[in-house]
Amino acid sequence: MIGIDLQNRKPIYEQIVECFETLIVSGVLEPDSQMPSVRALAMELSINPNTIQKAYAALEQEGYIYPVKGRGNFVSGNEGLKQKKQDSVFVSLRELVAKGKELKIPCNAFVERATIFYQEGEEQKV
Amino acid sequence: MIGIDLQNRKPIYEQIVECFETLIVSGVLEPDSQMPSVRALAMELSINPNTIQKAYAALEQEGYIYPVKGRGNFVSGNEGLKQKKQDSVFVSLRELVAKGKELKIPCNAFVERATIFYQEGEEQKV
DNA sequence: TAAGTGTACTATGAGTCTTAGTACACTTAG
DNA sequence: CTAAGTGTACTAAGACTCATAGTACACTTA
Repeated sequence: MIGIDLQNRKPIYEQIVECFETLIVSGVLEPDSQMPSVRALAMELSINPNTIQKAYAALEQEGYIYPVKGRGNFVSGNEGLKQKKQDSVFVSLRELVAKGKELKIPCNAFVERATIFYQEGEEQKV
Repeated sequence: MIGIDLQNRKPIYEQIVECFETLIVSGVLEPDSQMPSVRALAMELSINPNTIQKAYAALEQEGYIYPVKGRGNFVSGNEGLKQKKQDSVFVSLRELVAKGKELKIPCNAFVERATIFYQEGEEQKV
């Protein structure tokens, strides 16, 4: 369920955070369902428990999960987080469009590509 | 002409590289025009000459500039670089669209936002 | 000749990421 | 109650990157 890329420049703990953020916001992980334990996930991913702990601490700080002492971490149900996460995508889109504009990429090229990319994954279902 | 953000997580030398890449590919810096000297640019940006040198080495390695011993670095005219740089924008767009799709952002939301963002800078001209 | 240019090299400090190991309080199943 | 599993906190160390500092040398040009 969780995949990390050791080649990626992004720190491992950050990859884990973003991965869970998406899983939670998209509804794959339901509210109040239990997160993998720190030690178990560390074993599964073959990384240090401290790295998982760092990721979970960040997720808790941002409101994605909540801890229960002695029992574990659980998914927090918060509809506002979805909007927040979606907004961050649009912020990235704004920067990307500005960059493309500097490179003289025409507006319709963005529209066309975005549409194509969006439909890409669905062809495999056929 | 060159602005760097010390708060940014991206290394300074990398910011400089990307900045010049855009300036060169977009034609603001014309082929065979002289780049700022390593020492002069370091003074202007209040950073270490070694950092500029690192950026210039990367730009040379990627074919954006060429050095002339004792004279300086000059902009390299290469039309292929523009395509390469534009392609990198589309690669980023693909990743962003995939991320948005996971977050249940509808396809037309991307199209609408992209169009709006593209036109944003132009209103100031009125 | 002197000033300006690129280039190369070593050294160092700061910061981040990750791992390693330990410890303690809590909850739950037995 | 006990043992296992849970989160959490802490220190320590190694590896790596980034940026700075300082020096040196060959080249070109006014």
